[in-house]
Amino acid sequence: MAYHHGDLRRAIMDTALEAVAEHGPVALSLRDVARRAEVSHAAPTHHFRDKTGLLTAIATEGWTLLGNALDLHRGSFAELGVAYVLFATGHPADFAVMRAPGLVRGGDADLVEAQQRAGDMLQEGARRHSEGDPTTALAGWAMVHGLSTLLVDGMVAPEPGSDVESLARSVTGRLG
Amino acid sequence: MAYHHGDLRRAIMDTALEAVAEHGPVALSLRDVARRAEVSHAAPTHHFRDKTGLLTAIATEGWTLLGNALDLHRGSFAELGVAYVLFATGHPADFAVMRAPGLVRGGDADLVEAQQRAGDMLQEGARRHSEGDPTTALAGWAMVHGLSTLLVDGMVAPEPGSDVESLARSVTGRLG
DNA sequence: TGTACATCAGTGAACGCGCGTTCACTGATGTAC
DNA sequence: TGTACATCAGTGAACGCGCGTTCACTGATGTAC
Repeated sequence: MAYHHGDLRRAIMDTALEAVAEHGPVALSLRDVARRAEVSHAAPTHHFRDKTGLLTAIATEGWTLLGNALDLHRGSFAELGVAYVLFATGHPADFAVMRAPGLVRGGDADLVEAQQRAGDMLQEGARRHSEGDPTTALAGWAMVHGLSTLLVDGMVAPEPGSDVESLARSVTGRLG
Repeated sequence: MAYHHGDLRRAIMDTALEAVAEHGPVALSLRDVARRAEVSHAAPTHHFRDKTGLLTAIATEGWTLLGNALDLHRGSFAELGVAYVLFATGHPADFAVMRAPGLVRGGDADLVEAQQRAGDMLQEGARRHSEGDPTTALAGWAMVHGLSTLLVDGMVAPEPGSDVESLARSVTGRLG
């Protein structure tokens, strides 16, 4: 085993995401991640300090990616909703860690900033769409969030021959 | 400690639900449940065989309760949705176990039956509301499910002075 | 009413395991001169 | 170009812990006669 891996930090985050996709964030084990990355079990500590540090880094990256995705679709709330659903289904493990309360260093500055950026975009889009009616905005958020979790949890799947994007588009089209 | 507890089975399920409410179903520990119930750590085995057995029993009870709640509101889809949201927020730990895949004896006959009953009611209500349009039915389900998870995860809360029921009612009213 | 006995419900010690974290270490790399 | 040295990145042994499960056991209950 080489002493200098190249980009172990990246490799550990990627294998952690694989593990999360399989067993969920609560069951994540540092030693398992190290095994998957083919590295000694103490190596991750060097990059993330501890388990919470690893999960915090993943959550921060997830919110940043979501922010980036939303940023490309600020024009219409329907498109914002589609982007939300596509992010969740495209990054189910990130999505799971982002929603895992208590596993993450809540006060972490980078995490808070990334969360805020994505949250602001969502709120702004919802407000513009609903012309200030908070119920309509909440209904829209609930719908895209609900569709995301149903898809991620495997309780709903697109028809064969169709895909997540067009499913999301037709569902958000059903909004008042 | 009395050798005959009275209704230890019930007590263990209740304390397990408390533990799930605090730390989620994946982190549930049999020994912790026994400690909370003030009983030796081997006692739960006697009633549930093993950890999976306990979670399966909880999930089965959850689906049964949801089925009962939906049964009272078969008339309108809006009311069905409200009942769904009220069940989720009223029984957040059950709701979490019911959505926890892999922690439960999937093939368990009682569990499958309870799931099917609740699922059929939901589908029937959605179909009647949407007059056969599957997209509208999915949009409705996604909305009530999404609102439920947002409330349960604490990402949304009713305005002070309002409550979950009227929030759910106004959101479901926003459906095409 | 009394007693023997089967069954039920819970105890507590023991097992082996995987975990997170700490620690002294060692090999690889890059920089100063 | 060569060499000394600081720093970086990963190793592997060790720790103490909580876990799920098993086991022989014991006390409580209910039933047959």
